[in-house]
Amino acid sequence: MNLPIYRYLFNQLKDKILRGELKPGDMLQSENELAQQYSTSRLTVRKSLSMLDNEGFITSFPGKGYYIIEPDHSKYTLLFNELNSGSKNTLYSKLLGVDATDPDATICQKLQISCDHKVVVILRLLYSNEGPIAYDIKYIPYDRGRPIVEKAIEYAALPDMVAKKSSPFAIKKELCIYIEKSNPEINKSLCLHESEPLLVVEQSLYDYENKPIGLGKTYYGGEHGKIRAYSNMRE
Amino acid sequence: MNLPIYRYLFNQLKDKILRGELKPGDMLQSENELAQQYSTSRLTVRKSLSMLDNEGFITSFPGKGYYIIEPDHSKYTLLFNELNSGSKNTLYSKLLGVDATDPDATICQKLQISCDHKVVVILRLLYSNEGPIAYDIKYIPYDRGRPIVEKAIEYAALPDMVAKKSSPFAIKKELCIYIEKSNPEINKSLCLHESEPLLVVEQSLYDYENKPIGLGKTYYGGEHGKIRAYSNMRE
DNA sequence: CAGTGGTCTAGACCACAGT
DNA sequence: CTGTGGTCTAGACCACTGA
Repeated sequence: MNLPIYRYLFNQLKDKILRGELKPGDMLQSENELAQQYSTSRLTVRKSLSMLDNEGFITSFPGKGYYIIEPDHSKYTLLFNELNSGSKNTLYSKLLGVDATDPDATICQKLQISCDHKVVVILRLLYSNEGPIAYDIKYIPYDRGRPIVEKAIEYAALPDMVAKKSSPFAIKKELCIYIEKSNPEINKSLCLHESEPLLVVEQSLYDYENKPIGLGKTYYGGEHGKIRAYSNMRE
Repeated sequence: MNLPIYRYLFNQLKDKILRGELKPGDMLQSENELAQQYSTSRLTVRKSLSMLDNEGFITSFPGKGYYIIEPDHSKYTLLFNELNSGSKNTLYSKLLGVDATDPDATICQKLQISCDHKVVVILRLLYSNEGPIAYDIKYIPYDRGRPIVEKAIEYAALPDMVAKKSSPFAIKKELCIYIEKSNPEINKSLCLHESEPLLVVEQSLYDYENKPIGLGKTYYGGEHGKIRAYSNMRE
């Protein structure tokens, strides 16, 4: 075993928590006790404990000690990329059109711009080998001097389109998932009956000052609209 | 300022990354350089860098150095709790019924049990001051000796119903969000037209051995079915 | 008061990259 | 070879909690 001591201690404690030997609310041994028990230094023990802290198992209170946390069961991780839907099938993207247009009121409001501000609209159809999967619309405020039509717009996800200025880390993102009851034009593009409801994933991007810099809507029809999320403290 | 050194250095570096002064792929100064530059010890510098690592800004390679990461724009955090939908309104829960029944084939498959295995079914209606919001069904395999009908089943979320054995940390959770085209019985409960499509959030729970221990379906109608997720590296 | 966690120092040895 | 990050020790002082 070349397992470092801090790693070993971390595993030991995590195991006790996952097996239920240590329950939410319980207090751990003190740093000094653990250091003695595992014949190591206090700093090594602290490393293990800080890892457990980072992974959401414990908290510490100065002067008191370390305590097992009550886990938050409402938190999930959601992976979304309009061009890479769940990876069940390779997705292809077909550019239907790019336009600089006057946006309607809804879009203006969501992008927090006035109605005479031009907006670049990008329409794409996403499909797999078996046929169309989704219909995708992007709205990006048009700013003079900042060319929007980047290289390979056909194959870029929204964050990569707008993350040019400043840092790609500074972007704030939001998703909203909801139903839109049939949209004749989109349903036709997706080869669906007109009455078919669509699952919409609406993606909003904000820059460092919380100014909207992009809005994307991806419409999934039929059996393709399955959004998945997961949560697992064991890995 | 009582800001600890490691905190100060962390802020400095994070700022440089968020402002775009340090871009993905760039290499940071070495630990020793930073320690000299900020007149501190190598360990203090390491603390700052490990925090940046934990938050997904940098990685390190032994013998090489620290590098700014290419951020993953597909990762979101989704908060879901059937009893606490977005917190726009206080939710109330009304128990419609609890039954131990023979499950149908779909449920058997999802719970990985044989069709003669009894399943506890819990039906609830979730509503706000303004009316019904969602229809909620839980399926929990019935095991002799493990009483399912816990205290306050009316007001418990699925993870809290099944997280009795072992540890609440050991549970693995999955969500699947999709459309179900009208379900007359449910639509009636929610005071909707029969043709109205429903947004379904299906929650699957697994125990330590990845055995299914609970299945929940929450049906949202009309404007209530808006699932939100977010991602923000700035906080 | 003694014990706890929070911060920090000044060393040490190792495996690893690149020259 | 030198410099890098990875691990670890043996101290230190502080602010905090509870008896």
